[in-house]
Amino acid sequence: MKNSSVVVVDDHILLAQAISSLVNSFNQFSTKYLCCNGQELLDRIASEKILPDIVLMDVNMPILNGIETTKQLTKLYPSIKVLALSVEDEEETIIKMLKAGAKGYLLKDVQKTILEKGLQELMNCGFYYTKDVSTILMNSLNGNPNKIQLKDREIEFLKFVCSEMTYKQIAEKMFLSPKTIDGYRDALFEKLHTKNRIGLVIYAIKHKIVTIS
Amino acid sequence: MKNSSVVVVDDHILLAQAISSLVNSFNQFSTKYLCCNGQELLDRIASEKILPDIVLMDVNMPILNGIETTKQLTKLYPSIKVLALSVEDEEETIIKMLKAGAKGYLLKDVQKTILEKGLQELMNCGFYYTKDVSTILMNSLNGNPNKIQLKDREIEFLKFVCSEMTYKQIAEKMFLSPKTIDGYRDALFEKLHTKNRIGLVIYAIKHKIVTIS
DNA sequence: TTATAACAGGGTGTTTTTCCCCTTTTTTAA
DNA sequence: TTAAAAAAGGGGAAAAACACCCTGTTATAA
Repeated sequence: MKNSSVVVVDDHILLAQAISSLVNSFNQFSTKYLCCNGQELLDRIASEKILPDIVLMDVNMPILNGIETTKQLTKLYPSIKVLALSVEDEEETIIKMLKAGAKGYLLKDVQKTILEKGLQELMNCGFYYTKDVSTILMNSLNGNPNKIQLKDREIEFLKFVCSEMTYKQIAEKMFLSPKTIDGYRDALFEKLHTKNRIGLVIYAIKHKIVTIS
Repeated sequence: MKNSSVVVVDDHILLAQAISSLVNSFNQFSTKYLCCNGQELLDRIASEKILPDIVLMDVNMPILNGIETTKQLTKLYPSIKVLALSVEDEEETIIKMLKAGAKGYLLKDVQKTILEKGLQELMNCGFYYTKDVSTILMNSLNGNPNKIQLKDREIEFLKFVCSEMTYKQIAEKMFLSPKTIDGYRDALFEKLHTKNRIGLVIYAIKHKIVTIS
């Protein structure tokens, strides 16, 4: 039985080491090395001659997050199988991650046997989805077929909305008339089913369009 | 050399198992069992006859969080040494945790050797603080001696501020005149160095007075 | 080529928020 | 017990936010 190599990427070193220890306890797998963020991973992979079989990737990371990293990684090295590992169970994040090329998505509150199974399936079938994640994806497909789609300019506007600027100041920043800003706001009120700025702020934070602190 | 027993408490099972695996790899320590939240820990400890030496406690947990759990645990079983383990580096959280009776506070982005050292020191000296955490505590003592202190009623108000209610509606909910609400708001504007409702919302979220999603 | 959708902006009026200065009542501490 | 704070409330005005309805330009896709 051959040993498959795993690379763990997580900004919290202790967790990366802990997960690595767990992976090493599975007899088919062993950790090659650890990385603290996406950039470090890309650099490291570029400098090594032998590619790992699997990358166990955290989603929320500074510098270069899991989604961006996965996008670049799967484009450059399609043979590497990325298994996302996150505490986030929001469908949007999961979808983004899978779209980026991840071959599976594991929530951090599964049993270690699931992780082992996931790694094995990844080597055998090339992908692995838990029932959990599949359910979330199903709900997202059936539940809300007309998903809210924000335009680039609206997202940019939404970021300013979450600051202490008045709409007039936002208009200046965006090189638009205050009246146009009025329009953006009203359009978002409708799309996001709210009726005041607070609602926009809450939405933006909930959907990670802006990040607090 | 005797073996010290450790209990790991973390709502993310996989992480609990991973950390447990790490702890077991240290030759002086071994994991007794794992718990998914504070309540489970208290129940389990009450039902077992032999107490663990150390509890490795996550801070953010559902059902019963690390702070509350530690409070109860140290009151009931002063001999158990609690080592907090968290991603949060906010001084307020750290202080709360130490006040609750934790004997140490480790950030999840330390090296595993630090965890091992922490566990050892905990057994030898009864406490362990990293330079990291000490620095944060020092800064909090020197840096801001006049810490912002919100009153209960202000906190209650702040929660409503983070909703889509108008101040008039908030006044009704709080059984106060809109004019009094005016006063609450203005007081907070001064305390929190802001000049509009958005600023209050941002503050409330940043300081976990309200939780989004 | 012609809808039609996205984008930018205007007018007008109402409501809400913000600001400042003031009074009364209740609590707290010296 | 008395002075001082804190809590509750008020008036009025200016600024900001919200609502509704409307006019042009670009694209661009049927």
